[in-house]
This record gives sequence, structure tokens and C-alpha cells, in this order.
Amino acid sequence: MAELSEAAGVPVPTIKYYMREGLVPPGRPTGRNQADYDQGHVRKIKLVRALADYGGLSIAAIRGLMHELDNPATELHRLLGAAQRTVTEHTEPRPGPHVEEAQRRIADLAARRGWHWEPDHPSFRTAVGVLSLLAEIGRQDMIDVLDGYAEAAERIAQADLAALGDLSDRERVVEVVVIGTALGDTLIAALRRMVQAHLSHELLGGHVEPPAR
Amino acid sequence: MAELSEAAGVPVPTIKYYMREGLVPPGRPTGRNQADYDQGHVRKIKLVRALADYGGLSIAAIRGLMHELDNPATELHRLLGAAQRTVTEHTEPRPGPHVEEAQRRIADLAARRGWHWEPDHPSFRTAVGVLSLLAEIGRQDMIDVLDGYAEAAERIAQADLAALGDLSDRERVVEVVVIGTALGDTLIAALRRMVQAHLSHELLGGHVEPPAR
DNA sequence: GGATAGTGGTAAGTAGCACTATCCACTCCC
DNA sequence: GGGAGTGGATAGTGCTACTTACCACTATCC
Repeated sequence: MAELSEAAGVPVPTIKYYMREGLVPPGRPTGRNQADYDQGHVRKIKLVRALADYGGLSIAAIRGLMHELDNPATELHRLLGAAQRTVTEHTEPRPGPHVEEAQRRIADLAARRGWHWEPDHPSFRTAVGVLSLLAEIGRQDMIDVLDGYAEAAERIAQADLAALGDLSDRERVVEVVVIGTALGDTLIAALRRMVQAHLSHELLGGHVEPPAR
Repeated sequence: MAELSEAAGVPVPTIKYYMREGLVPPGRPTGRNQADYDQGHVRKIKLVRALADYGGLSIAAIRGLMHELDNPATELHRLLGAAQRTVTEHTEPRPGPHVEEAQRRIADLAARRGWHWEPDHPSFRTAVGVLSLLAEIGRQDMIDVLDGYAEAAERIAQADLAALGDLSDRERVVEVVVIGTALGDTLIAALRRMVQAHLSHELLGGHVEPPAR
């Protein structure tokens, strides 16, 4: 187990904790107090850390995902839903005078772009929540980003789809969906900030060098 | 204060807590145990809840942002950096055999797209972390999403910039930057999932209707 | 063959966070 | 003039993600 800990870069007690919580399967016992672990274990532990550190997921959420990985859901379509539900913790929009308008706005957007959607989809509710909140604090002007974001979201989802690749390799697809859903958000946010910093540097400039020549 | 609590939809003890923690300024005292609150207070409390519920920020991070709001930084360029740093909690990539390659990949990407960047920018480090992690667990195939994501990130940052609008209204710009940085990620993630659900429905279909005609 | 270090398993303890409850002297308003 | 409410402070709560400590046992090195 010391080796396992070394290989995965995670302290022994934490590994024990993960096993207790069912995030990582137990080793194959070779005696009353000895067990073997293989590369699969190392990988799983690293994955757990990745989802926790970069995905910002709770242990409970990760447990859900890991179980999803272990019994590949029968229907791919349902798997995506499960991954989405597990990864996103949901906040219902607080009722307020602007909720309806926000709902209408997102519905319009979806209609315009030809998205099929359902009014009780958690992400729809989240988007509505953010929008109605912006309206409530009088920042309607920020709602105009919506179309730009929507366009970007389409581009992202397209990339996600491409990453799935060959759909017949079930196990692989399941893993890509689960990891991609959780870590994708983080990666996108990081790239967004890089571009923002770049634009900010270019337009507002830190110490603007005098142009060469 | 009961009115304030009512208007903001937040329990009284929580408001007291926020004031104690400096997230919300105290009211204008009108007696030894009485104070006046105005619309600004209601707005600020709502904003705090928004950042906590939808932005997923910690109280400490929100305090940082609120202070940013209160003394508009002199330089816009620095403000963005401050907002970014406050919103994103940073995880240094664990050293591993793939970190260097990941670094090279992101650097290449940035060079290809003409992004100016610095090697110690937190978002750069985060992106590197995610990539090297994917490599470590043998999911290099997922790294191919990078270009698609980068394109989307450019689109997003462009929308963000457009939302800033007139740069001369300092106070407004500061607010848009702070709110946009925090809530933008959530909004983007929500839209991403909506598109994913749509595509998934379309391609893998739940109950696929027989084509009309 | 005997000390020492390490193992799997479990139970109890801890640190940090975001509140929540309780108390207090006071004061508003009916 | 009396009960409800106020600002302010201190202490307590529930949750999460680990850590510590302990156990009986075993592998291994000398």
C-alpha cells in the first residue's frame, strides 16, 4: 500500500478513506493483512484526485461518477444525463419578478438556435437563475452576452462530441463523458481567462511598450 | 433590518454574519440600536448570494470581490487580474512526467492563436494541470478537444469584452468584470450542458420517433 | 528466531467553513 | 409602560474531507 500511495501521490490514510467510502475498489487480498494493487488502482486514485482538485467535486459526487464508470449504463443518452446531474449541484432559482422573463429569454435562445430542451432540465434552471439574478440587481446589460456564449457553447459541445469518437467502445465513451463533463468546465474556464488576460493586455495594456521602430 | 431581510430574501442572522465578515457595509446608524438601510444594501446582499449560490465562491473570495467593487482599482488591466485571481482557487499541477509536454501544448496553442501569455498565470497553470492529468491517466485522446475549446474561449472572451461596453463608466465596468468573471463560468457551463443534452437527444435519441411520413 | 516496520481494517478526532442560536442592554412604537 | 425588535458580540452547530490512533497480525531484515 505504501507503493500505491507513492505511485498515486496520495497519503496512505487518504487512500484508506477513499476505499472506505467506495471511491476506489479494495485490493485483491493475498493474506489476512496483505493485498495486491495494480495499475488500475493507481489510475483510479489519480482520477479521484483530478475530479476533486480540478473538477471541484465533492466526495459524494465522485462516488456517483465512479459507480457510473463501473457499470456502464445501458443507454448512452441516459449516461450523459447521469453524468451531468452528478457533476452539477443544482440551485433552484429564487422566485422573483424576473424569473419568467429569464425563462422566456432562454427559451427564445434555444428556439432560435434549434436546441431541443425541457423546462425542468437542471442546466436550463441554472441559466434561468443566473439571468433573473442579473435582472434583479439591475444588470440587464450583461444579459446581452447570452448569444455570444450560446455560440461558444455550441462550439464546445461540438468538440465534446468529437472527443467521444468511436461510439462502439462503450467503456471508453463512458469514461470520456464522465471525465469530460467534470474537467471540461475547468479547462474552458482556464482558457477563457487566458484569452481575457490576452485581450486585456492588448487593449488596456499593462506597461505598453512603445511600438518598435 | 427585518425589512432588509425580507427584501433580500436572506435571514436576519445571515445578514448580521455578512456584515461582521465585511461582505456588506453596516447601515447608517440613527440611534444606539437602530440603523437605516437602502436599496444599495439589498442589492449587495443579493449579489453576495448570487456569487455564493451560482458562482460557488467562498465567503472569503466574495469579500475580496466586494472590496474590489468598493475601491475601483486604478488600472482596469489590474482589476481583471484581481478578479480572476479572487474567483479561481488555484491548484498547482502535481509534478509528473507529463507536465512539461502539457506546458508545451498550451504554449503552442497560445502561440498559434496569437495569445500573449505568461508562464505563471494561474489559468495557464490550471490548464497545464488538467492536461498533464489527462495524459497521466492515459486519456491523451481527450486532449484533442483543446483547439475546439480554445476557439470557443475566444468567442466567449469576445462576448465578455462586448459586455463591458463603454469603458469610461468606471464603476459599471468594475461591476461587470467582477460579476461576469464569477457568474460567466456558471452560465457557460449551463449552456454547454443544454447543447450537450440537445445533441445527445438528437444523435443518440431517447425514444427515437420513427421519421414522419 | 526475534525485533522492527508495515498492513488492512475500524473508530474516533480534527480543521475549516458557513452559517445559526443565544444573549445582552437598549429603544421603538403602540 | 411593556412586548417586540435592534445592533452587536460570543458561542455553538452541522457538514465535509480528511487524520490520528489503535488493533491484531505478518513480512522482512539481521
